[in-house]
Amino acid sequence: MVKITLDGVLSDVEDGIRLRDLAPPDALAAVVNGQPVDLATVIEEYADIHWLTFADEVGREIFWHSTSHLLAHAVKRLFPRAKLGIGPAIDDGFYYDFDVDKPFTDKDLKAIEKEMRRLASRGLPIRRRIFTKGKLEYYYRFWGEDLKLEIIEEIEDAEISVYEQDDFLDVCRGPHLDDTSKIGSFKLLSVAGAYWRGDESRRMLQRIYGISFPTAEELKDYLKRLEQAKASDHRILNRKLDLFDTYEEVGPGLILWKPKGTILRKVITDFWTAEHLKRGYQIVTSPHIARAELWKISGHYDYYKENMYLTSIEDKEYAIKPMNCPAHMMLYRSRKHSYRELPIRYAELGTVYRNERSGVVQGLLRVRGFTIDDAHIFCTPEQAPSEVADVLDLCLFTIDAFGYSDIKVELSLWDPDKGDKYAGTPEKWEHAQEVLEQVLVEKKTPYKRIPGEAAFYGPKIDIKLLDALGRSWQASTIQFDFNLPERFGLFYVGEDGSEHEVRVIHRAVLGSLERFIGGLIEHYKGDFPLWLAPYQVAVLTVTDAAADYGAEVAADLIDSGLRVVTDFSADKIGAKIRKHENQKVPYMIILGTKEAGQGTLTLRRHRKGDLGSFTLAEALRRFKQEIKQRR
RNA sequence: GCCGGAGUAGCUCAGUCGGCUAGAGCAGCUGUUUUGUAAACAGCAGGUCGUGGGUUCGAGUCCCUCCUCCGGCUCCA
Repeated sequence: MVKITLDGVLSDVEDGIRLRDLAPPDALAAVVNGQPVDLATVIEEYADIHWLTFADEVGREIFWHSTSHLLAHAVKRLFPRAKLGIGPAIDDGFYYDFDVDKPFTDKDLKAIEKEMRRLASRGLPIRRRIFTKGKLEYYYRFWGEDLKLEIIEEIEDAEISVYEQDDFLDVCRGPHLDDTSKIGSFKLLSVAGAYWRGDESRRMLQRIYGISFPTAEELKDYLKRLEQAKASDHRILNRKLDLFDTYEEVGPGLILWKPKGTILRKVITDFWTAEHLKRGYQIVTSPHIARAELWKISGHYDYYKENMYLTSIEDKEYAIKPMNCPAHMMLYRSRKHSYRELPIRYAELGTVYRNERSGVVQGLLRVRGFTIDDAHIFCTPEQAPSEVADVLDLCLFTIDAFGYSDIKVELSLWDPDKGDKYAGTPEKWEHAQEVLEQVLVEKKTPYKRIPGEAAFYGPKIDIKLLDALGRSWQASTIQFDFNLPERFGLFYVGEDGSEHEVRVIHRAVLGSLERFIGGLIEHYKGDFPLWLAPYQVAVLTVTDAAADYGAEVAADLIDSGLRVVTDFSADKIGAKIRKHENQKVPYMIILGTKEAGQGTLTLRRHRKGDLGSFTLAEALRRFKQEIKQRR
């Protein structure tokens, strides 16, 4: 007999029993003494067992990984000459990379899916086996699987586990499902080129992406969610909202903001400016181009030249600015500073241009010209903790104002083993990292430490927003910069009368305004809260007889600071309502002869419908209240 | 930059195997209608089929070049 703990309950089982014999029907695999294992595992000694189902992250990963093997199995049957790359589970499903002569077509995907279905329905047992490295090398060499050979060359162990189902075999750590029939429902979603090992200099493989679930219903739900996500794409919503546009003649990644988009930008930047002034920032403005010399001082000319647009003026080389930092450094350097003046906080909504590679530009999220809400804080090392705390506070306040309730915080640290790759002394790094981490702890902000992720110039905190559909968006960043003060020679005169290097904290709250607005459109699905909506109120008349009254009401609303659009056209009221519902205007004011006679107005809320009769004062009170609440 | 897919009216789309003058809905314009909470009616106008080249008696349709967009890879000092 062997003792086990099953879901916390201690009991005895027979020797040699397999997990499978104890497992409930929905168990995909198990965690035994902390290790995920197959259900075929034999219990030989004390085992603390927890079942893994599709509800567990690890369980899903195993499920998807097994589906990727099923995919590879099917591909090998239909395309015997295809060579196998890697096939992991990812956040949302799985992929498998293949080296094939001809890229897969949609028809191929259909055929592969059909073959997968056939293999799954056969209920093939999935078996773990141990091969010696030599035997596995021989096997893969025989089949010409050079990518697999490359992978196993890198495995140190003498014995390697493989998983086998029918005539298909794949080197794999596991664990896996024990039977292909458990893979209830799946779909191959797309095929794309992918470099072998993500290395551009190596051959391009064909990557097939897919998703799978235990039941057909779950798959259907997932596909429905995908559809919904597609419908909330900012590029699709923009067709109705009419905020921005791009033109082939203007160039890729260059956004033209239309009137309504420009209002939205202004609302956001007005909010931003007011908040920064309140918090002791000084707003500055820097030119769009600058001599190459400036970028040589900052180092961008050496490190970042490929992404910079260069031009020449009167035989002098100039660059269109890809960053705002150097200009702020120049402003600080323009005269000597006393410790008494610090901290100095320069903030700018600076538009920068970066030559992003042609294949990556996308909507508002990846563009070549964008405005960043940059600021640089110049302070003493002693002031750094409270400055970082204030910045974090500003970020969290702003994120909340824009309706995001979920965030993900990452703390990127250096890799002390690669000391020479970094600017700044180890003392500066240690101090800065401690400051950042201490602030996160004090503010009780959950965060993830990522050693080795810091840029060469300093450690940082990144804040990512999770939107209504659970997708994450890079927004705020708080970074120390040890490089620029050194390169520009930035000092302050201390209490002791001597010069000390100033500390620079570089931070952005919204990040790229373009990307932020793209995210905001998707987060709100185009239904902006009243304070953000480009047009807040539409004044609609039922008949021409109400036009004069409508003009009066509209003028009063505009006087009260509201953003108003009017429609006094000859359309029927239903058509006008439909038009403005489609444009997602938060409020409509409907005016007919009745309202004109009584001096009242009828309110309608977007998506809610008729709210009844109000006086202008009542309506204004309601608007003001809602704007104040920013909801 | 690389792999794959796509580009027909302002927008959404149809256009068969290469064969009559390239169609529809919405939007626009004109007229009629004066209307009460998600689409009044009629008429008109709108296209070098992304660009340039090629094949062909004949190209929106087939081939090549370039441009742009979409999905990925990669990049994000």
